[in-house]
Amino acid sequence: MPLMPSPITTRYAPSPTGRMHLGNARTALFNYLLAKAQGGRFVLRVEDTDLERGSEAFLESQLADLRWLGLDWEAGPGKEDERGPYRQSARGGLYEDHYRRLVGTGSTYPCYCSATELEVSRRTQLAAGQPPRYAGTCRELNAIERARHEAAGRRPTLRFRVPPGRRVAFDDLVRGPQEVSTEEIGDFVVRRADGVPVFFFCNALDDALMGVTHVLRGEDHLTNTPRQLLLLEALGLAPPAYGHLPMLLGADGAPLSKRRGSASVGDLRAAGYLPAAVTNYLLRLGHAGAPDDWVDPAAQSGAFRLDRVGRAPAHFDEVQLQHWQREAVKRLDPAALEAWLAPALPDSLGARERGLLGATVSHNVVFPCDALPWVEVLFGELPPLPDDLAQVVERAGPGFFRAALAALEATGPDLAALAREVRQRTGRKGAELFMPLRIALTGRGDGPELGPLLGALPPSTLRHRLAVHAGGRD
RNA sequence: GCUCCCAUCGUCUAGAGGCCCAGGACACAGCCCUCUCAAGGCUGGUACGAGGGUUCGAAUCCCUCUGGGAGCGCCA
Repeated sequence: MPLMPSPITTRYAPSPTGRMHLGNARTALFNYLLAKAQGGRFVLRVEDTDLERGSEAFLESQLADLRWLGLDWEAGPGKEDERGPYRQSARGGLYEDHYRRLVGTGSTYPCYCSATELEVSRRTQLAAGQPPRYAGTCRELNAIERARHEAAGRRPTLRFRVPPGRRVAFDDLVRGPQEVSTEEIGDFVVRRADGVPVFFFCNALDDALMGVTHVLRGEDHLTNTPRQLLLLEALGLAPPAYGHLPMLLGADGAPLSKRRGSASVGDLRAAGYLPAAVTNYLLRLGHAGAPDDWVDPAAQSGAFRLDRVGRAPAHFDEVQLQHWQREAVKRLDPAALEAWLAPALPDSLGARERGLLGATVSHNVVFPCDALPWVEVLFGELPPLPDDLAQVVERAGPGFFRAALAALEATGPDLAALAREVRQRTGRKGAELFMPLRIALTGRGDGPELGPLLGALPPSTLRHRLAVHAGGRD
């Protein structure tokens, strides 16, 4: 009998210190898909211990981005369960308990070095060609020395005592076996002097406490991993499996930063990109498991293959994103299309008009604002024709438009019937027949198919626009 | 500075020694289809960063270089 696959738990752990950019979004997506692919859970944990830099507004915007992308969490903010709370700012008691355990096992020691002292030490090491690591000044302080520092009013940080002469090994989910010597790791701070826990500590501890089994995160965390493994080991907790995703670079090859507007999820949304377009694009950035064609969001977890995640950094390419955007727009149903278009349309536009507009331009727009010119074409006034188009109309001549008017009376706004009728009356066909009609009716030489346009234009407008060119002699 | 990671068309990538004078997708160009644009179909150009090895044979293995990235924080 096959074993029941053990349900996995993945997480995304945003820090509300800025807006979500595409790199974050991909990390969230991959974690989400990994969980879904195996019938597991995806949880969200807010890493908001850094009170100074974080803000509630950033948190809200990130949660909104996640929901917009369709990455809903089984547990997290707004969905608390027995593993919570899911905001680190509410987990102080848990952290205190575990600090006590660390102190109790002698895994840590108070460090009284000041920021300036540490900075000087770092510079000295750098100048000597050494990697800057904590020198161990406070590692073996005795009670008297500690008391002296305390008496001087120094508040200590808590440092983790990295065991010397060991190798820390782990199997990276995307990079394979990794191994480092503890000699390469300096004793690191686990609690700041003001009592605030640091990232290494809460991040690793919370993953263990929340039952997270798999963590996909940016490659920038790769060298953190041995520290976190050591920490969890000292705490007697089982670590998750870690996988490190290559970084996402901008088109210029520089890392994506929060200052790059184009890389922010919120900006993409504001520009009119659809979430399914973004996830289809992201699904292929540094991941070769997806097929070449569109993958519906519901099917994306099935297309995600952990063993097809690459190790080389990938570049953000807006042209490629736009390709998926076109694919996404094509697949919008009428109601979704209308909702998507709405923000770009004038408030005065009625519900009926919005429906007609959507049905007409759906294959000709990439962003909602692309529909705006067609509002005027369909329901407004036409500007004077540019010369080249005016010539086409003139060549057709007033007689053509008189025939078209008559045909319209006879057939109504049905393109096939109308075209047949006009052909009979004028002998014209093909572009000779359709282009003058298109230009007279829309004022442009390009655009959606004529059939839907005929149906969308009010009958009085149809007659009027043909009549404008029907005067005069042939 | 030190440590680690990465390296195939412009971009995303396939490729785990002969199946590759390198395949696909996007973009680009041309043609077809067509009332236009788009879509669709077909065709085309463009890549193994450089240099050394190993091998009968290397995009694939090894070394050096170059280029890029990450880490070395009382940031996350």
